[in-house]
Formats: sequence, structure tokens, C-alpha cells
Amino acid sequence: MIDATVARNQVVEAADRLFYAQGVQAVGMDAVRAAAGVSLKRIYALFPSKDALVAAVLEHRRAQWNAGIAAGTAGADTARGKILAVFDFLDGWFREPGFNGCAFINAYGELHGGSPAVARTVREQKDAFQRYIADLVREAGGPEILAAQIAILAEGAQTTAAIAGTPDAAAQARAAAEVLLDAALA
Amino acid sequence: MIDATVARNQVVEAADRLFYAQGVQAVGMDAVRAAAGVSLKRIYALFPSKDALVAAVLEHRRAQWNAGIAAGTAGADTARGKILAVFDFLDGWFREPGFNGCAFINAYGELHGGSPAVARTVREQKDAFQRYIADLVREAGGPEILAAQIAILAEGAQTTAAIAGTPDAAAQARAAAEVLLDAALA
DNA sequence: TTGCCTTGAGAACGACCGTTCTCTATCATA
DNA sequence: TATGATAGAGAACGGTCGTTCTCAAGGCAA
Repeated sequence: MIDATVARNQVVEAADRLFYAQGVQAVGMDAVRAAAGVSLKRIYALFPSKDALVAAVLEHRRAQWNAGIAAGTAGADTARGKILAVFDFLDGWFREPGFNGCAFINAYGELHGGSPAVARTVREQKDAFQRYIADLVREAGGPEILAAQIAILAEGAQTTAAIAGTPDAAAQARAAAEVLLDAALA
Repeated sequence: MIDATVARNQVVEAADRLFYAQGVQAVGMDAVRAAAGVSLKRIYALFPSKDALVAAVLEHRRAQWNAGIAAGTAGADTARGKILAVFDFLDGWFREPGFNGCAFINAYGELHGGSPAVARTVREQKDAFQRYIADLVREAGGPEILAAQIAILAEGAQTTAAIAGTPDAAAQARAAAEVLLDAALA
């Protein structure tokens, strides 16, 4: 038998791929079973319900996002550089094959009506990102509104890249962020 | 019997309210029937399938959006004023009770995997908005990238207002747009 | 009034999905 | 080897949903 931790990871990663590509409600538990190679009985031993699996998938996405941001901004040594590096990270992500928009925004649009837990998780993720940007802006000496504006640019770039299919949105948003930073710090 | 046009409007408007508040997949055709006061048989005589009803609802939303933008920007007499008026329009919309984000973004997140028609409709709507902004930016004498940046701000304000529940996103995006306009036209 | 067409209300149907259950095979232990 | 617990495969169950069908009621022409 496969170790419980390994099986759990297989299920979460398979569900993540399927949910992200097709949407949560369009993917049945049997499809998750087939993709993960873990029996339904085992899946329900690891996750009490599909909702719990969705929560685990979002948690997995959050960890991936945090790791990606951390890695992307590690090379920058100033707060301003870190802020701009966020958009470089987005640029690379938008160009990955299979990019399909922000999984949190997608999940919110799909499930906000039926699952308060999902809505709350999405809100927490976006809040955490806003706080991250706010810390950097404060460190750079910028005003409070600038943090909100940078975050809005990042959100807008994600939906624009997803729907219009234009990865350039990251570079455009980055250029806008530069203008805002210059204007605020002048 | 109710006139066909009237019945059609009742169905579309009821479906719009339900779909927007709860999501498309969470609302059954029977709930649409109850809310519209039109029998299922009649609904299926007017729309061959639920997909067709979804398409009609999105078309209805597009008309509403265009009318709202037109009314919101009618008072401005310069291209720059019209661009900023778009954010004022968003501000008013975000503060309406029941505001739940952009219906097109929500529908895309929910249905992009299963309904190419919906994905295409959403893309067309966003393209049309981008062209509208691009025309205004060109009229104001701004560079091409500015149009994309303004559109990104508008998209980001919508998702931020929806998820974080902060209608202030409109004013913050508007202020950012002002900075970008000033920098580009200086 | 009589017969016909249409309509509305809702039952019915077939498909699908989340979840649970059954049954068989496997493996560890004595 | 015998035994008992466990896991996997997939059938089964209950519910929901999109769609269609039935049937009774009502309006309209002759």
C-alpha cells in the first residue's frame, strides 16, 4: 500500500490539475480517482467530502503561489525591485502552457454561491497578497493607496491574461506599476 | 397568454438575477421557472437549452454594461474625462446591493472548461471594452500601452471589489489611471 | 354547444454525481 | 498453512438536473 502522505499528495495534485483545467463542478470524483490512481475508498478516507478536497487543493495552490512569489522576488534587493519582480513572476506564469487564470478567482466565480468556505479561503488568499504588497510599499516609503493600486494591477493582469489570452498583460501592468512608484516616490 | 417578447424578457431577467447571485450551475431550470413565472414548456420553446439561456443572459448583461458605460461617460466632454468616468461608473456599480463581481469573469471561471460558446462570448465582451478604451486613449493622444493599462486597472478593480468586498477599489483604480494619464500626456 | 388547438402544471425519464457498500484478493502474523 | 484484517475495484444508492411527455383546462372558430 502507498504511504498515506504520498497518496494524499497524488490526490491533491491530480485534483488540482483537473479542477484548474476544467472547473470544480465539471470534474467528478471518479475522474480524480482515475487521474490520481487512488481508489475512491482511499480518497474518502483521506478527505471526508469533495468540499474538503477542494479546500486542500486551494491550500496547495496557496503554498505554490507563496513559493513562487518568494522565489521570484528573492533576487531583488530593494522593496521597489521586489514589487516589480512580482510582475515578472506573473509574466513567467502567464506564459506557462495550460495557464488558465487565477485558480482562486476561478473558484470564487464558480462556488461563491454554494460554498462559504471556498469564498472565505479565496478572500484570505487575496488579503494575504494585499498585506504582502502593503509591507513592501511601506518599506519603499510609498503611501497606503499605492499598495492597493499595485494589487489591483496584479489582479487585473491575471484576469486579462486569462480571458484575452495576452501574457503581455504582466509587462503592461509592470510598466504601470513603475509609473505609479515613480510618481509616488518622487 | 403573455406576449412572447414579454415572456422572454421575464425569463432572461429572472435567470440573470439567479445566475449572477448563485452561479449558473447552482441554479436549476425549475428555479428559473419559479422566479420568472413562465412554465418550463414555454421556456424551452423560447430557448432550446440551458446553454442558449446562458448565452441570452450574457447578451443581456452586455447590453446593460454598454448602456451603463454610455450613460456614465455621457457627462464628460473630453476623452480623458470619459476614461475617468468609467471608474466613476464602476464605483457606483460596486456600491449597489447585490454586487457580485463581473458576471463575465464569473461565467468564464465557471464554464470555460465546458462551454466554448461562453468562453468566446466573454472574450468578445472584454475585447469590446478594450477597444472602447483604446479609442478614448487614442483620442486623448496617449500611447497604445496606456489603453491596456487602463483596462487592466478596470478589470482588477472589479475582481478586487468582488472578492475583498472593497468598493474603494474603483476610486483607487481611478487615481492610478489619473497618474498614468498625466505621465503619458505630459 | 362542439370540437380542436394550445397552454400550464407538474410528473416522468435518463443521465450524472457524490457517497457508501459489497465482494474478492492480498498480506501479515501465528 | 490458516486466519483475520485491509485495500482495491466497481456496483449500488439516493439525489439532482436538464429535458420531454402527459393530461387536464381553457379559449376560439363554426
